[in-house]
Amino acid sequence: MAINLLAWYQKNHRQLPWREDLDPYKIWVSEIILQQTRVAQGIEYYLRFLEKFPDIKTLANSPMEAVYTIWQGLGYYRRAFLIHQGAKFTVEHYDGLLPKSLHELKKIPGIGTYTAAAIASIAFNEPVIALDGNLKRIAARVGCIKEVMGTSVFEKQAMNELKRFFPFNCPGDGNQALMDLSALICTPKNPQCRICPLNAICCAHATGTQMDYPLKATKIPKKDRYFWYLVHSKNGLIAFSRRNFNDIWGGLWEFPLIETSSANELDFLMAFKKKYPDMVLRVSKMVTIPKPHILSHQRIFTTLVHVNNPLLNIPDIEYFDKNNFPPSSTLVKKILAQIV
DNA sequence: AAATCGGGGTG
DNA sequence: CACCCAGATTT
Repeated sequence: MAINLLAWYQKNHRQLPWREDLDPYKIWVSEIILQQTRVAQGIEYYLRFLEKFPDIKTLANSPMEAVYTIWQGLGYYRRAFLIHQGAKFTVEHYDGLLPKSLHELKKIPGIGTYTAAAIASIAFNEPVIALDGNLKRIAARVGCIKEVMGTSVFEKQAMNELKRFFPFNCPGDGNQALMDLSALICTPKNPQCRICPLNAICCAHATGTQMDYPLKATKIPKKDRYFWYLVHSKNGLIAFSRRNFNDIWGGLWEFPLIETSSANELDFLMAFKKKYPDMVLRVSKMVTIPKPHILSHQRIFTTLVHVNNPLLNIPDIEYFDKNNFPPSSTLVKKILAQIV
């Protein structure tokens, strides 16, 4: 069955800033930014990132703080840490030039199976399929795959389905064609099967079961967390501390934090006394934010504990001027906009 | 294999 | 409101 996938792509492809040339570094940056991120949201970050870090060596030689500053608000902040590590790794091991082989690309921090395949196919014309969420949805529908998406068996079956018609002579365009097709035609809801270039070979279209695929895993319920931010400002300076890297907003800055498992104020006082036994807290007022901050798998309930005394006894604390705040989460930025 | 990591657009 | 997005890493 002849498929006019590339013809469809040539006529209908999206014009995107990382498609203007085939610089492997630019492809790399775009792929990291777009991980689990919508194209529309990523474009501005991509442009600002390349303006600040125009090449690998500039990125490698920049302080980590500068990368986090650009990454603010984008989410999944480990990506910022890892692309910086990846740039330093590339300078050290590959003289600042991305390697061309799939195997070598996957050694670079932050580059996994998908991203390595995307860079190799788009920038180096290597005949490999870059299996992202877009391609998984197409494969699941074309092949009526009965496995749950996310399992290794599903991925193997998805690759087998795509191999049947993937244009290995044009792998870069082939992958991007499938991504655009999935984003524009084979959408999660209301897929436009009537104008899809793959409809002649699609099992789901033939059986009218488009919305049954892909099969999804049962979702994890949201966890509730309770943050008590100690807000102290003096002489136009505000107290901050850096979050651990093994939790949400890792590496970003926030107000000194006490976390509890309930909204009970007594729990906060006990947790504070346990964490800082020798410190007296002079609270001027407590303000509970009415709505929780919503993340994919968590709800963050926040209370601002305005404090009169300096927080000098808390370790790893720094005071920042309100005209020079450190990189911080969307939640902290909203709070800052309220209190400054 | 399962859990974890954000934020925002969409129907 | 649920769902999902050019996934990788850790456990």
